[in-house]
Amino acid sequence: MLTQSISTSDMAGKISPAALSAPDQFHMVAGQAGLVATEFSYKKDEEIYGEGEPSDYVYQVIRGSVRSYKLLSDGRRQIGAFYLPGDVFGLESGPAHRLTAEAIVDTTVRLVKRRSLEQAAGITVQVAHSLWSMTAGELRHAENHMLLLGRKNAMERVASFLLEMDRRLTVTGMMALPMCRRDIGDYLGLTIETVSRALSQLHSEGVLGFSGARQIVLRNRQRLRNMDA
Amino acid sequence: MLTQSISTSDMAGKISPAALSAPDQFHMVAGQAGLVATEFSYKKDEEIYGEGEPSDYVYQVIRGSVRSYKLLSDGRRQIGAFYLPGDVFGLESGPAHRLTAEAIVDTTVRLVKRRSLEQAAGITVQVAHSLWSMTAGELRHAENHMLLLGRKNAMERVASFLLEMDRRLTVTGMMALPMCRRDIGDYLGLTIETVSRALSQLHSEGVLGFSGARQIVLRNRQRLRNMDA
DNA sequence: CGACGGATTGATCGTGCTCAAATCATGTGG
DNA sequence: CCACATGATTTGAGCACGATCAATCCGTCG
Repeated sequence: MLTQSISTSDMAGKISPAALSAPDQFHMVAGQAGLVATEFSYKKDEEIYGEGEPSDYVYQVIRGSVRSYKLLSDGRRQIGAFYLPGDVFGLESGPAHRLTAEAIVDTTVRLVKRRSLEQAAGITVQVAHSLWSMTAGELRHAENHMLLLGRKNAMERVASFLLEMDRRLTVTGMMALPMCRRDIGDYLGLTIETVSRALSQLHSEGVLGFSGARQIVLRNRQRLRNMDA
Repeated sequence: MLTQSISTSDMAGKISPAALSAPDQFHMVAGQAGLVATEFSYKKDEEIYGEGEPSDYVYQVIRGSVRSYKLLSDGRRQIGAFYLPGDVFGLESGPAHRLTAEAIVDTTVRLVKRRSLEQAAGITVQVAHSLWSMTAGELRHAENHMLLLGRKNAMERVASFLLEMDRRLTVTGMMALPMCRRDIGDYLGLTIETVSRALSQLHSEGVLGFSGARQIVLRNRQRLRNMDA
């Protein structure tokens, strides 16, 4: 891995529009500390890092999307999070990654050495607090997702998913999902068939519209919120 | 709340045996910074803090046990974690608690003001790193639990639970569970009946022994590990 | 000893999974 | 531009696992 196109840029380099909408945590930590970031690109389905591998880098999605997951020995997969443009991922407090990360589509990331971030954290209080905040943000997401996986039914899970993606990636009133039905199922603890049936039902009820399986327009967000328990 | 017996002690005070077995994170952060800790006691089922309330304190279990959970509007509950003697809980990076915490049995905790910890973090790098590590530890647990909730079947979940509790609270070869079947079910995303049936089956297979419903001896840990996918 | 809440066990039900087939979308080469 | 191939998605039919509803049993504490 890490064999694709390589370019180096400082943190003054432009970032994608989507990244600007969220608080730019990467700039906050790396830019502030005057660190140099490198860009890498990964092909669709390429592994960025594997579970158990040393966590030497911290990443930010520039273009594309990333899935982060754990596997059981027989291949059952649980996706813990999707990372979209602007999102930071791969930040660990310990020495190794605890999930595997893969590009969902052709993806470009910015990355900095983790050690240099921690070094900066030893100097600047704000950087230390940023590292903590980012991990706390992931924990918050995981806590909400445990509630979804443990206690919501199929339709509630799909409604939650649609609202989450709507919030994170709707631009022109349209949601362009980067991930396939299997990824959605493995994120929601469902099968692809159950995800598909739920989406079909929402379509037939007029709650959403399709332009191809992965281009979705939400036509009734309030209905979805009501469905989301 | 916070109306029970109150006593003040500095961090040199003795801590419970169970706390000593784990790295004593509370001492690491608070003791190091020379902070004063207070003790409080809660009765069985009493709330320690509620979801959404200001996160002004950080807690450590001294005696007893705590459950931390989220609710859906119709009352469905997902327990995110159990905290046992020695465990730290209630640490937030943001201003509010994101889950509710309740005493499972009569419980005594040690607590320090969160602000004083953050103040210490601004002075000592090690304290800042400890706060981050503790949050990262909770995230690790949540990631493993998402895999359990999303992809494991009932028997695998119960086997995972027993191994976790065995690791965390078996002392004399015996596990004294503080929580009822409903708590276990709400932790594992199952009903009490399903939990009970799984335990009964393990009992009939000789994998475990009972001395009352909550006193369990594991007789074949390897079998449990094999069942845990 | 009695009462109560907690736990177990049984019977039936239903949601979501599995297996299977059809349809659709996307990309490739002629 | 069209025909085709391929993978992704949808739809259908039947099934199984865990939920639900109900009754009994048990342990604990007055």
